[in-house]
Amino acid sequence: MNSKTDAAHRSGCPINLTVEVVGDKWSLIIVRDMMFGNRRHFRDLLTHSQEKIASNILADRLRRLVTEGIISKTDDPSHKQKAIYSLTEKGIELVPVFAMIGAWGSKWLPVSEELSIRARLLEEGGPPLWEEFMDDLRVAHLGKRPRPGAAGPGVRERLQAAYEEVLARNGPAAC
Amino acid sequence: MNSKTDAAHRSGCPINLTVEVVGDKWSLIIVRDMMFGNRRHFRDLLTHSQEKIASNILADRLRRLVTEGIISKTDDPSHKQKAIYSLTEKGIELVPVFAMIGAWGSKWLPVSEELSIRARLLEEGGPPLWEEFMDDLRVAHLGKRPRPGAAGPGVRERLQAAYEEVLARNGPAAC
DNA sequence: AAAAACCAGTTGCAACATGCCATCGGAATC
DNA sequence: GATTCCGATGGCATGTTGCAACTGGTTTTT
Repeated sequence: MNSKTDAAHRSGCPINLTVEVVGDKWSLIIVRDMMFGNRRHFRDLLTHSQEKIASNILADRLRRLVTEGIISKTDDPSHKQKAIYSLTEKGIELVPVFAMIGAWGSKWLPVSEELSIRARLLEEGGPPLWEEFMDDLRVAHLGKRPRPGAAGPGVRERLQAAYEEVLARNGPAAC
Repeated sequence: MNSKTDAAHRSGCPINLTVEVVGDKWSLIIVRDMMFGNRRHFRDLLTHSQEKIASNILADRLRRLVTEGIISKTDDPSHKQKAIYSLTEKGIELVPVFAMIGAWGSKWLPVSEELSIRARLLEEGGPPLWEEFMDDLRVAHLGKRPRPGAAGPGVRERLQAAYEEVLARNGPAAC
């Protein structure tokens, strides 16, 4: 029927389609940095990531993620050259996927303690914490107004604080 | 410190390590077919998949998944040439990841109804259903004995039945 | 005002991965 | 004894990734 759109896909299976969209070595890393690291600019993503992505790959993936509707790109009013990348609702709703991937990775792969603390907290917090985190992201990325009950540091800040605490405990040289 | 093992990894982040292991276009598809489609042999995986994987890629990915400890390979006693591939506990515990990926894909991507019914049921069932499914898989793949309370069709059979029901409703020609 | 640093990418090129098709030697089946 | 089935493997074209250098333009520093 809709052969024109279908032709691009191997199958209509949800797993397969998801893999087609984010099943490469970099897309999820970029979304992770935007989500948990609050990186919103090209340079931010390029230089402040643990994994040292190349600039052409980053440019290509950002373009693709925009095309897929997982992130959006707008001009930075304070700086004519800067572009701001934001998560869309579609991107924000990847939080539970990240939570599960992080939990599995922490359990089965040789993760470093500093970097797994976030995954552990996110797993322990469960769906309520994910919802709170997604609400925070909607405020930061979609311009939604904060929920009335929201006060104090957001989920991202709390995860970040926990990370830095582990770092400080294990010796400052680790960073 | 452990530079020899670290050298192979871009970082110790759980998300990154997971992406390094299953972040390609085929690995999760193969695990999905073993998990939800009960495919245990090379030919089974090669010919009965929607996505038409090439035999050399399948051979390569099976080898890698065995190396990663996500599946295991044993001889088929009934057929000297056949190999049986089984999920390990590490592989079985990807169920929640699949559930979340399936849920996200069903919500945001152009899935076909037949193929998304499984994802929907798995999402609606929540963690209790995932646990039941993982127990079924432990019986089928690890040789564990069934739980005392387990009777009737397993989770996979129920998902499969739901899939076939949708197929029958939408016209048999769809397959 | 000139120089330096910063911005989001782009280009060229080599290496690697993927995909398709044909084929293999051994084993089971007819 | 021929055919089919088995888990792969090899050749080859194409696509993707990774690195380093570079671009045109903007902002900051001197």
